[in-house]
Amino acid sequence: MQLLLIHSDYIEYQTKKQTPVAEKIEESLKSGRLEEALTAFTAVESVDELNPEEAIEKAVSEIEKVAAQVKTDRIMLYPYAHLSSDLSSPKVAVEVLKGIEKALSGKFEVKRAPFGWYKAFTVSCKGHPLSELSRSIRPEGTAKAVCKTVAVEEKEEVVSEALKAEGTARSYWRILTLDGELHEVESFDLTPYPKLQKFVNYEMSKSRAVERAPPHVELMRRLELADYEPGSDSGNMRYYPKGRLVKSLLENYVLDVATDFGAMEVETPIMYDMNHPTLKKYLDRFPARQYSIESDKRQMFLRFAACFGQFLMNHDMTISYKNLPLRMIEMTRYSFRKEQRGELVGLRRLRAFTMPDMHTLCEDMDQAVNQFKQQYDLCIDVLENMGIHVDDYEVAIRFTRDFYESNKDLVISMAKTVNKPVLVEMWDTRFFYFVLKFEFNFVDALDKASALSTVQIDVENAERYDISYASADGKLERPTVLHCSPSGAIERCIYALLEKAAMETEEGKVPMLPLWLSPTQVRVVPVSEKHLSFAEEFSKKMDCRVDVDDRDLSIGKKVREAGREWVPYVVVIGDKEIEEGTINVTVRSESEQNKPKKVQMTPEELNTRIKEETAGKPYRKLPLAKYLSARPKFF
RNA sequence: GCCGUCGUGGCUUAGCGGUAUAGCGGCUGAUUCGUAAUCAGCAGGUCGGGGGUUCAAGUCCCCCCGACGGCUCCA
Repeated sequence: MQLLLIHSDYIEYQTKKQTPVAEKIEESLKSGRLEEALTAFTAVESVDELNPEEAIEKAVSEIEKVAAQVKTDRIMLYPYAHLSSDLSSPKVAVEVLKGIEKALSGKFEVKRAPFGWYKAFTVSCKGHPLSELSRSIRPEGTAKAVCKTVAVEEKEEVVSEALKAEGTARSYWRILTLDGELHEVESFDLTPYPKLQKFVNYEMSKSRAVERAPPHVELMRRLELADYEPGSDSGNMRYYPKGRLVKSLLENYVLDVATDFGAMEVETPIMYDMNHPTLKKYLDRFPARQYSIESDKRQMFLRFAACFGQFLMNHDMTISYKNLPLRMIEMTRYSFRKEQRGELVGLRRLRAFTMPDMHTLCEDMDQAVNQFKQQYDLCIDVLENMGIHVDDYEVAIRFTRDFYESNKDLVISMAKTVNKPVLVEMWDTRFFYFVLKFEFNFVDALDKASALSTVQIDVENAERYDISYASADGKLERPTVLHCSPSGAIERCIYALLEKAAMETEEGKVPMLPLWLSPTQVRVVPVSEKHLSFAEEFSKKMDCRVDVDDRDLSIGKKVREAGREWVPYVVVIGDKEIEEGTINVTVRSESEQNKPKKVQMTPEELNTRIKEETAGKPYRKLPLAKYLSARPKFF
């Protein structure tokens, strides 16, 4: 059955002429009007004939749900054959319509327009998004009930077909355990895996009640990392020097890792022609909303990933099988997605974000699968080095049924690698461009989940972009393409680190960023002005981001503020240090709340310690004045 | 996009019909100090923007903007 539901100021109809299938009606029903009503345009279809009772029940339930949403208690049931090309017999249609009318009439004021008449009608639609909804109702069994919800947009918003298709994609959820078994989610005991449970709830039940703002929002401001920018569009943030530093370090780290992995860094435009034939098709296959802008007479869109630029580049390249697997990466600053307003929160979901986007061209599916495995391991490693451990996220693996049937071992090995059950989603048919993908989903302090790293096997775009390589026997072949974001969005990594720190604070731990990401690594606190020159001397020996708190404040206050800034090493310098030549270091990573851990060491020892802890990680200089007295406050 | 809550100096905030509180921060001065807030003084606000009601509006009403939460949606 097809339903088109219109929340209207009023609906009015007038019968004109009978068709051969017209039902016999009283004079009073030949016209009708209902104010403030939900009008349900209904087409009963041939599949409904199998089980009319069920069709009635489902339709009633859908109508009731929508009526509750738009808060109306009047319903106009309006037969509308043009909603379907596969109609039921008129007899069944009338039976179903009457059934719906009867079931609704207890709770609502219901009117039903007569079946089988040509009618003139006027409907005044309220125009809010929920005011125009369509529902497809399918009987259980033949094709599991899929209720399609497509808000009919009153404005010309660009919503890709893929985005719409997602509403109709039919999928099965399972838990995959280490023994390779797939379990029904409902009957699987998730209590030993609280985080997975939260993630599963988040994905499936969509119950996301939250009683407070996410803690990272306060932290990103207090640590002077990032802030909202009222002068821009929502979801476009400003980053203060410390935030820019942390982002640079993370970006450089991912680029370094990708380079070691064999990827070539490239840069591609941020805007593209919406009417470019290849891009246009791709837009319709990617579930995202775009910003569109005008340039001269051309309609452009802002990229939401680096796929476009890299694929267009690949298209023009001469590639031999000897060059495969061929990897390219771009740190997209920015990728733009015009997310809905209500979805934007702090650094978790943005409209402009930095995404490391790597693509790998592979000879065939075998090589792709092999690469996929390697990149899966790579992603785990990248997050681990950022301070996000396997315990901090849950794995989701999504694939088509066909792919799974022929690659069970791969999927099972992925669960084994992380040594815990994973959530699996399987599609009967391929709705998207990929046949396999995974994401690592970080579960935050409020039990919300968001995807970080992801890898996908793309079987569509080589063809679409006409990318080819010369095989050993000289023929042109289509590569299989992998999409990979080793860390996920950089801003989202910061969000995850801050949320993790907030959760640790709640557990009574002392929060901090990994040393290599800490803006200030060593803070020097001279006891009084006369120790300042020695503090300066000491700071010069430090081979890291060191600053000096030369403000005229008590020691207690300066130490407290260093703590509030999560400074990993705090060194107080006074007469004793000058005499003895050793320093007293407060080590944050070994401290407990209200119990600072203080260690006596030489400047050289501290230097060595920091070098070891940051080995292999990128380094950037302190982007702020060394003396705190010379530093502005950002808010 | 819809519904709800909120929006007072750089930050946090009191006031909820009679032209505005306090703390932090800033500035000035004193203090030269040993690990979670040294003392004193000064400056800084047409209470998110616009419109309306009233003799009188942060305070009541309407519209807009922004943030947060829910719905919806999603890497």
